[in-house]
Formats: sequence, structure tokens, C-alpha cells
Amino acid sequence: MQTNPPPRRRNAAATREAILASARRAFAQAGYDGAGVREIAAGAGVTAMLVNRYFGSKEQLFAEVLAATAASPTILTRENLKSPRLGETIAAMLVDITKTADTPLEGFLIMMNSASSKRAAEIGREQIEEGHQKLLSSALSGELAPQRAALVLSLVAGFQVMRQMIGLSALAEADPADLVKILAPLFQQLVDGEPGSPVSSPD
Amino acid sequence: MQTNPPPRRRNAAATREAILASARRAFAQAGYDGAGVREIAAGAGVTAMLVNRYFGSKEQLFAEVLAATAASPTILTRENLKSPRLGETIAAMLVDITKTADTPLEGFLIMMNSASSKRAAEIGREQIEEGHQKLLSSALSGELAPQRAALVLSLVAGFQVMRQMIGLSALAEADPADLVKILAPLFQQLVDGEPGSPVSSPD
DNA sequence: TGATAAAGTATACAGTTGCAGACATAAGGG
DNA sequence: CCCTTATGTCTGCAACTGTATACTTTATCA
Repeated sequence: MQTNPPPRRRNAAATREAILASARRAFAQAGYDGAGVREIAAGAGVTAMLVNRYFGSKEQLFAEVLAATAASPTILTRENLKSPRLGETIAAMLVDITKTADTPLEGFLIMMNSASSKRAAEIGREQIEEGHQKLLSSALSGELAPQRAALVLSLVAGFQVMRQMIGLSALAEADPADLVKILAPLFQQLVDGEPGSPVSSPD
Repeated sequence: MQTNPPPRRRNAAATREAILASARRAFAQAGYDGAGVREIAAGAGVTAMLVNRYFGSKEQLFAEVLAATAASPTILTRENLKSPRLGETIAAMLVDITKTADTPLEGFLIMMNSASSKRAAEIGREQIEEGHQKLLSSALSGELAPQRAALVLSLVAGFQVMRQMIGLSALAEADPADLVKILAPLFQQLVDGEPGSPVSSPD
């Protein structure tokens, strides 16, 4: 590890991390298009050119941010996947964690805010498919595991959007326990694949 | 009211409508920030200045688009709300309608794409709360009706985002019938409030 | 203590964006 | 018929974007 007790001398690694952190913040708040390179740089206390110098381009920076975010522990840890009450676990973490600032769910926020950008959506899709989607669907059993896994992610994303971004009062001001009570069976149903009482009658 | 059934070369009202329609298309596809005034104008066959001339500014145009979209029929018509199988109805319309261009869900797409813009999110929240949220939650019975209604909207939004914007292959390339099969019981459970087989054991 | 490469900055450029002012065109009334 | 006015366009501007080139500053090592 480098020695950097003083505010900040010249330290490439630390600067890189600072830019990465600033970028994550900015992307989470404004999305890919909304966050400017100069703004990101300012947040890290450097000039815009250093961003390109370290990451090549804004696009590559975005990819690295997503990759780093995906690498950090999320709701879907291997440990959690083994839980027999996975639905409740997901629901509880989703509802609870959402409130904190530096959250594993920041990646979802970034994605939601950046989804309008075609290129950013493409990058994010690969990250999600290689990360969460793959991990989760492989942990599920049943015929439509990929689809069910994708719907788990959809519900997580939608909840985040409505509660965090839109700020729907019914969610934002609700009792977390109530939300968990509603969400848990939903997730559980997706995870199990068989709700016990199918609605439509297949072939 | 003026009498001008034939498509006159110069027709203010028709031009205004054309701009509005083009704007709705553009906003649904690229979001508030992503859609340019020139692009919107071109879609209506006019120049950019006419947009500002008729609507004052891009922001006012956006507000009008949202207002008009909210006024148009959505999934949650009063007729649908009476269905005993509301869950399946919602799922079917969500999965099916998504593909079409001029969809009642266009409003949701606009919201999701524009949610990164603070002002746009604020406008959208009011629209949702005054429109869908209110309508749906009043049609539901049970203790946590507003929350359950909000979660219906969340799932709709998340599905839209993941399938349309992110383009998650598990959803985008899935058999629509399969998606409906999974989604229907989810929505039904939210609508009913009681899944029949509760997962967690409350007090 | 210098030399040298790394770390960071300044300037600039080509491309947008939303929007304003001056100009052109066509419709309708006297 | 011309003249007024609504309807629409052309040009341009100031601010912004991402990023390439050239420059300056600092750390490190002989």
C-alpha cells in the first residue's frame, strides 16, 4: 500500500480510485449522459483530462464503474442463494439497504438512470447478464429459470426506480416492514417457480 | 371552432398536434435529455423554432406531452380493474403491448427514460400519483392497498426497463406466453393482497 | 544534486444543445 | 387587387459536450 497520510500528494492509484468513486456518485445521480466528465473530474479534485488519461474515455470509465459495482457484494451473494427463504431475504435487504447512500444497489440506480443512453444500456446489459442474471438463474431450478431470474431483477429495479428516483410516496414513506411483508412472497414465488396455485392452465 | 377538414398546407392546430406526437415518440425513445428539439421538429416535419414558438420551451413541451399521455387510456382502465383475473390481464397487456409503437405504456417509457432528470421525475411523480396510483389503489381492498398498487406499478416499470431499455435477453427474447405465465400470478397476488399460501407467519 | 519519467494542467477544437432575432411565405379581409 | 397577419424558416449565438495536443509540475533515482 502507498503511503498517503497527507491530504493528497501525487499518487496515481489514489487518484484513480478518487475518479472512480466520483464517477460512481455522478452516474448514480445523473446517469451516463447526465454526468459530465468535467463534473466527475471536479468531484475527484482533478481536471477532466486525467479522466481520459486514466480510463481512455467516458465510455470505458462507465464500464469500469459498472464492473466495480457489480464486483462488490450485492443482495445476491452465494450465501443468500442457499437460503430456503430467499424471497424474504431479498425483500428485506432490498427494502432496508435502499436507504443507505453507499449501497450495493447503487449499480441498479446507475443502470436505471443510464438506461436511456443506448451505449450505456448495452454496457449495462452485458454486466447484468454476466453477473446477477447468470448467478441467479443458475441457482434457480425449473423450466423458466432465466426468465424468473430476470423478473427478480426487474422487480428490484422497478422498486428502486419508483421508491428512489420517482419517489412514489406510497413506497418512500411506507413502513419498511410492510413493504417486506408484501415483497417477500413475490420474490419467493419467483424463486420457487411454483406458487402452488397456477393461474393460467397451460397446454 | 375552425372548419378545416382537408390537410391545408398551413394549419396551426395540425402542426401543433404533429409536434406533440413527435415529441411523445422522441421522449419515449430517448428521454427528456436525450431527445433534441431539432429531432422532435424533424419528426413533425417542421423546424426547431416552431416547437419553441408553439410550446414556449422544451420543458413546457415535455409537461404537455406527459399531461396528454396521462389523459390517454392506460392498462389500468376502470373496465380492467373489475376483472376477477386482473393479474392476468395486466400481465398479458404488459407483455403484449410492449412491442407496439403507439402504446398506452408509452407514458411509462417516457418516465423511465426521463427519470434521471430531476424536474422530469417530479412532473412524472405527480402524474403517476394522481393517475395510476390513485386509481389502482382505490380499486384494491385490504390494508396496504397503496403500497400494493405502487408495487404493481414498480413491477410494470421494472419489466419495461429491463425488457425495453436494457434489453435483457432473458426477457426480450423470451416467449411472451411464458412471461405472462410467470407474471400473472405475481400481479394477481399483489391485487388480491392474500396469496393464499403466505410465506412468512405474521403476528 | 540534477536528470527523467510520471502525474497533472491548459488550451483548443469540432460537435452538440436550446433558443433568440430577423426574414420569408401564404392566407384572408378590405 | 393589395395589405395585414398568422405561419413557418434561416442564420446565428452562447453554452455545453468529449477529447486530442502541448505544456507544466512533481516525485523518484543515479
